[in-house]
Amino acid sequence: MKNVHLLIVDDHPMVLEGLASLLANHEMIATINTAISGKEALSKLIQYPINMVLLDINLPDVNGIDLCAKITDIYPNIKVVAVSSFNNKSFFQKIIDHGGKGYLLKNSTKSEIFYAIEHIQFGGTYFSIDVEKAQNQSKILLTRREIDILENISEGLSNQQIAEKLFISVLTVNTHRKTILAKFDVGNTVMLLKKAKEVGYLS
Amino acid sequence: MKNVHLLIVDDHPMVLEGLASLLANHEMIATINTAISGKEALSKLIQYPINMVLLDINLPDVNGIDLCAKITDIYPNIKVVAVSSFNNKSFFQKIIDHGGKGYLLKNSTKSEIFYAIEHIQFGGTYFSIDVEKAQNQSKILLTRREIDILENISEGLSNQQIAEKLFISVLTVNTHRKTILAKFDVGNTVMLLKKAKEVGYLS
DNA sequence: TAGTATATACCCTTTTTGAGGTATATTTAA
DNA sequence: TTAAATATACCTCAAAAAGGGTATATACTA
Repeated sequence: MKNVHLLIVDDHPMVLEGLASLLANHEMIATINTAISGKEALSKLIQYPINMVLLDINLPDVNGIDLCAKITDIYPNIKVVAVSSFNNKSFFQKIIDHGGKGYLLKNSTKSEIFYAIEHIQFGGTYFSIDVEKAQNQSKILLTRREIDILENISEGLSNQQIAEKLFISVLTVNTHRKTILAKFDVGNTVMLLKKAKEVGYLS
Repeated sequence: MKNVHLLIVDDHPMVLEGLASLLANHEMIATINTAISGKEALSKLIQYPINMVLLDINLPDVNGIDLCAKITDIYPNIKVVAVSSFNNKSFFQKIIDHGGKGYLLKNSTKSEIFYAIEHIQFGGTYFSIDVEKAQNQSKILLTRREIDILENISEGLSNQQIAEKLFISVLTVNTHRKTILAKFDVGNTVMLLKKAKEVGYLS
């Protein structure tokens, strides 16, 4: 039965229109709407009776995690499925924490997407994880605080600035930084960020 | 007339199948083949009489620029159109230098893609550039050598390593580095790389 | 509750970056 | 063929990052 009223949110028209075209003939999908920004997505949700959202969490205008939380908060019956190019470990967990019903990588196949939509529509969840990368991830385990520090480093903040932001000593930030470098087995910040992205800690 | 025999190369099935679905009904497209790697692309070119290639230049297995050069070298009649998520200034020039007939960004619209394919099939070229970003680019002009240094910094090399690689003094590398930081108006390497990516000097 | 993991903070030292200059061949372009 | 731009190299100094420890309170967990 055609009972999925879908909203696809992605800032790349190529992906957006591609996905729409791909899903248009699916037997469970009744209507498809699209949005290229968080703002437009929220406006479409008001206009149309949508019950499932495919949400690219790397939008330019808003944070995808926050948008997911906002949608599931306002519309508890809408099933939000996160879509991302990145196999980001923290995203993955955060999406679950914020009410997301699924997580699809952009290298998911057509059949995987179909399966996810069907499964989620019937009340289930679907999280695609690149197994190989997941294994890589498990090799390097960072603590919560280390992830904090890493994310702030990747924002371009200095140890001093991170210390002020987190209300801790610069020495502590430096200790974490050194631990992180050691865990990733690298010798400078640029290499650290490269590896952290490869392994899924950053996008 | 249906005379375009298309090969779409992209490592994301979501984009690949989406694009294929999007282009399937185009009046000029006779056949569509797909490949998810450089290797598969070359093999498809042998098997099928392809005359146009939509090539994602950020493939995992091979360098997109090199693949473009290789294809136009072996099959001079095949029109290669580069597709990229990044508005990268140097990519842009390199694609032209290596025989590419066009450059589409992943945030191109359906109609832009259609126009590009039609125009290129009739012997023209099509290069989509985000105008706003192009303006940003023109604000920050780096010299050839500065781009060298910037790319090496982004690879994670220290000034010392760059100096050895380029057979120049560390002091010279440092001078360039400082000039680049000044041009981008930033105070550390992480911020430099972030801005350089925004503006299109790096991907 | 005992043991482990984590977050905190400090020590010392070296290396690397960043900020302020100057100077001079060598290219490039007018 | 000059003037301007570029690539080269140096100086000094400050700040930040990296490499090597140690130490302790707090939180988690077995």
